[in-house]
Amino acid sequence: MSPAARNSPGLSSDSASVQDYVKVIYAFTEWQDKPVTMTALAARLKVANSSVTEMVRKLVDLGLANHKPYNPVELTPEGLRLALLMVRRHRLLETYLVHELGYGWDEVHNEAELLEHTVSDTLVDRMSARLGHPDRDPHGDPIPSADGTIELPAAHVLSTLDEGHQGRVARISDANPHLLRYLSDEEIRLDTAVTMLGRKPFGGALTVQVGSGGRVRELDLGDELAASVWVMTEGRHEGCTLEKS
Amino acid sequence: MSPAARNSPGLSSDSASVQDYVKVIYAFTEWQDKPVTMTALAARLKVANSSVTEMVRKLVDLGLANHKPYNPVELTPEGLRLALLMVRRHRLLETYLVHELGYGWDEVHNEAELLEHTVSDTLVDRMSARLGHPDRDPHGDPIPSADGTIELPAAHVLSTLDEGHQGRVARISDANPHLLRYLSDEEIRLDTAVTMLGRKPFGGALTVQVGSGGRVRELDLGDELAASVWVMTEGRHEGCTLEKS
DNA sequence: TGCGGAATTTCGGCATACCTAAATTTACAA
DNA sequence: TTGTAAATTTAGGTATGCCGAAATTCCGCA
Ligand SMILES: [Mn+2]
Ligand SMILES: [Mn+2]
Ligand SMILES: [Mn+2]
Ligand SMILES: [Mn+2]
Repeated sequence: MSPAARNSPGLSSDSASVQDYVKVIYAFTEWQDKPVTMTALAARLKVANSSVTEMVRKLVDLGLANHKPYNPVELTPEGLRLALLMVRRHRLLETYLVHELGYGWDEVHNEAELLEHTVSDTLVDRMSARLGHPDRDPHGDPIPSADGTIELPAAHVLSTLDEGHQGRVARISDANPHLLRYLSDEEIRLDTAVTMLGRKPFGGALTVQVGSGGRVRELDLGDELAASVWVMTEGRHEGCTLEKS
Repeated sequence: MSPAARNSPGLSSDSASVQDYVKVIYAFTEWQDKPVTMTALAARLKVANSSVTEMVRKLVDLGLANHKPYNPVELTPEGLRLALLMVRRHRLLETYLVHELGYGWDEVHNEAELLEHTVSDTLVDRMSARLGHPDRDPHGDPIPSADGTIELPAAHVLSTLDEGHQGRVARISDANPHLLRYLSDEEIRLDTAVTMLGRKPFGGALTVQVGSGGRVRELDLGDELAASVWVMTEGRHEGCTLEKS
């Protein structure tokens, strides 16, 4: 079966590869703001640098990206629109698998990575409806709405939390399943309260207090862990809204 | 993401095309027993004859099919195993979409045709469990078990039903969505009782009585329709079992 | 100011899965 | 038996996406 015109314009017409490239380019700047280099894309996509060069040229031809030779890549409004649609699919799929089919939050990423290219808009919408139109996925990543709007929570990396201050877990990078499993085991999940106690001397681990009410624990966090967890401090709720095109 | 080894041996290693060819070869002989010709495959797959020749050679190389030049194709036990796994995926997906996500039985085929190549064994098994391990899909087609066993109901094409005899709808070909929608509108679905009244003279339409208890109707069926509906006469329940390898 | 290493692009190739047009083989009918 | 039309295969090509190796470009530092 050929990818027919059963979806949003400029969605089913794009190959799975194009979809993944665009999505990765977007994801690169969702929580940071560094320039997106060819090498970085190659590493993330597990592909040779030369392959990225070629595909980026294609993205430019398709009007999805802007690129001047030897410079970083940027999405066009058109590319951003496609990226947000793909991100929506990916995150809704993850959420659906966790809430409706009993997956663990460390098990859903690969499944969603493939399914996102195959599900129809109809299916995505039905899953969203079934879930009550959730606004974040199991890892706390915001789910773009069907019209291509996304609202980023005003969360910060845990390691930047000031000593003595408290926050709630708002997001956890889903890059490392082992890390996710560890956090589950430690009963740290979205919205878990965390208080920064301080850093052990000489570049040591961060120490945090986990939980708020009854059972409170202290926990040392390694560097990767501290860099993978985002927290939201109470009160603040601004966030920032990205619109399509 | 490359098709990794997250599935049954010899499943994720096969391309979507290989999976579709094998599945179509199987489907061809599920309800009939004619030799599977190149031309028939080409027509069903909407592909040039020469493409089929090439791909069949590949299937032979992969040990999935037997083929002597200018002769019909047959699946090897290995090929049958793969085909039944694909059929299981396809039919469970259709069933899931209908029962859990509100799809109509005329809307699920294309969606399943794509998803079947992308879902993991784990996902299929969870869907099956969620559905209570159903043994037939929305069109009455039997769902192979996870170990590759399928039980074909002893159904016959409606047009072969003897005059005056009654049966229940056991299967409807899902080839034509319009036909499925028409049957829904006429409130004919699986297990609906049907009694053969006879054929209008001079090659005319079949006339059947639909329903059994209270509201009974007469209905004329065109040729395509009569050939697309299978019925099971009461009492008989033998069926036949196909095993893997 | 120019050098050298890193990043990027270019080049030639490979695998998959298609296609059209041109053989080739087969089967059946005269 | 032989011709011929249909079915099938072969040959030559295209489009995607990927690769490694070889150029090229860039940038910071001596
Ligand atoms: Mn993907
Ligand atoms: Mn996620
Ligand atoms: Mn398919
Ligand atoms: Mn079906």
